[in-house]
Amino acid sequence: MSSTPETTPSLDFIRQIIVEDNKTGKHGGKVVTRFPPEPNGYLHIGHAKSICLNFGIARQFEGVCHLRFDDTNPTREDVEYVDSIQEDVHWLGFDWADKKFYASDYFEKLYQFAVELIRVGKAYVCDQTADEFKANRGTPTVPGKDSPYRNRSVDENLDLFGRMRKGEFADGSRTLRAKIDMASPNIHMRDPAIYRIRKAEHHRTGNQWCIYPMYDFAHCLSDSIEGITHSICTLEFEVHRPLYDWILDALKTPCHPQQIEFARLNLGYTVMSKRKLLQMVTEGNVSDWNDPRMPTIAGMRRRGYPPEAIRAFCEKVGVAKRENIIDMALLEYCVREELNKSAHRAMAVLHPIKVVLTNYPENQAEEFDAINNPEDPSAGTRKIPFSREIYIDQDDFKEVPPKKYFRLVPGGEVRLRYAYIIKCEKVVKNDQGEVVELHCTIDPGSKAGGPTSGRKIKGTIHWVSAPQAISAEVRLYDRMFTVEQPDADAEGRDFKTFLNPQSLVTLANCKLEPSLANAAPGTRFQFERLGYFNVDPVDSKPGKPVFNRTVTLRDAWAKIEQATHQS
RNA sequence: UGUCCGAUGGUGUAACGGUAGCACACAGCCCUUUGGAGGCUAUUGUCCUGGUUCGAAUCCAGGUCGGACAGCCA
Repeated sequence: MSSTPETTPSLDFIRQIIVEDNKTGKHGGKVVTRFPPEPNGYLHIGHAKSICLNFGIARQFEGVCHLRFDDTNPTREDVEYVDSIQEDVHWLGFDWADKKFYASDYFEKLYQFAVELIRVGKAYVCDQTADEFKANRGTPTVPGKDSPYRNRSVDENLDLFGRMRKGEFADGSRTLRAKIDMASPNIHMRDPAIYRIRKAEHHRTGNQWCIYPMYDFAHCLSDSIEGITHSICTLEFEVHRPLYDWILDALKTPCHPQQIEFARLNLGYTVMSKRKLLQMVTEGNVSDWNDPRMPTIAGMRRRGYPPEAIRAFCEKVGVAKRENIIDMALLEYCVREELNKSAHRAMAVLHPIKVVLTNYPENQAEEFDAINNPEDPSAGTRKIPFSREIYIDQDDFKEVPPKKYFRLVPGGEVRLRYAYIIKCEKVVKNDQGEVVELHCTIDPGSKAGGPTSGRKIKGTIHWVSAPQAISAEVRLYDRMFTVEQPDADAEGRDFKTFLNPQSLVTLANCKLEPSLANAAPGTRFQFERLGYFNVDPVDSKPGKPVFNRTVTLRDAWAKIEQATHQS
């Protein structure tokens, strides 16, 4: 097949490997990838990169991508996570068809592989305690010492391993170890444990097993069993690759997948470790895994990020082996770009101030046509009611305007979007001197099609008719988390994390145009000039929507920040 | 005095011995009864030192810096 250079984007290094493999027929021209999460937490934006990569490559090369739960540690895993992972992968727009697997499906096969490894003299049962194990492992610069149990006979190992399975030994009393080289410069090759005793209930196999395979043993063999061609994982597994290959070679498996590592995604000022995210949840810093401030897929979905935007983001960040910290602005750009195309516009007032149009008859009512989406004419129009009393945003009126302020000022004029030009005649204040109401007059001829509709007015603001307005709660979310640089604590490598105290501001009395009353949960809108919002799928009730600020419009940051901090 | 991996503007990513390009961010300008969208312009980069070559981001050597690895986690 020939491809035109103009339409062929440059391939990342993984795709280049696959193109090369296809050329040489290394895997028979097939491409089988897998996304292998451990079900011990919710998926986050970092996983999204892996998902887009693995499913994307499969799609691009007309292969398949498996979903495999790497559930080999029963003490940390839960069906809640199994369910959420599937939901999130689907929501992102990928499908594994009937290729859903569990490492736990292979427990019997893996056991037989382990027996085989013992038979060929490449594994042994070790009676060392965890502490002894550790003490004899050495360090990166000091070689380890052989276990005294290293040269047990095959028969004895077989017997002991069988009894491990039967549950005759206590947790931690023995392990099965691969017999490699305690002096290897690569610590993972120093007779790594491949089975441990863990008398714990597994979320799928129950109490059927009391020994569980370690990652290094289970992963390569699961890949091999499934006929994976390219086992794509993150950089920290690079030093595991010799072990991955050793196990498959030792067992002479017919399928030997190729492990390829890439740099995981890091977002600036964002915590991405499952451990810390779990901590956020359990300590109540956030409402749950799907809190809109969380960098989880579920959190972003609830916040209003479209799956298309996340996919575009993963595409844009690229794939390489270099450590990276992506600017959050790129993610937000991708969200805006998608939402600009797809989100309907709506009028909303977050900090309402009442405006009485003194020359507009009390009992008069009108409707104006508003465009739903200028990007998409097929989205049509809707009717917006208009009356003598309306709300505008406090921010759209300034008693003492800064320079270049084109919105409403005392004695000044401004256009109400889709409606009339109004003039501010009087400012009503309370005892504290706060502006509580404005009295304005309309130019009756200035509505669309009117004789003075063409008048040049600098500012145009949005508004909501007071009698028909619906009141709603609007939540403004700031950047999700902040991360401190590592301090010199005991570990020397941990991060201190904390929630930005400004990360959530709730505005309880926002006035929205009536069409929003029945907006379906999850629907995304652009509140003109204020940014993109979505109807919270969790807390919204019929006729009583709650909106989350998904992301602000690009130029609106400073303004919104200011407004947020004032309130 | 360990093994492995990496190093291109502020951020991320291309260029596979032949003009250092793209995107985001930033700055400025234009347009708009605002679609806070769009358009235009500009600044900023090959870790260092040598070598090979007509020519090096690319190949070689040595250094520097950064990351991963010492769970019976994945």
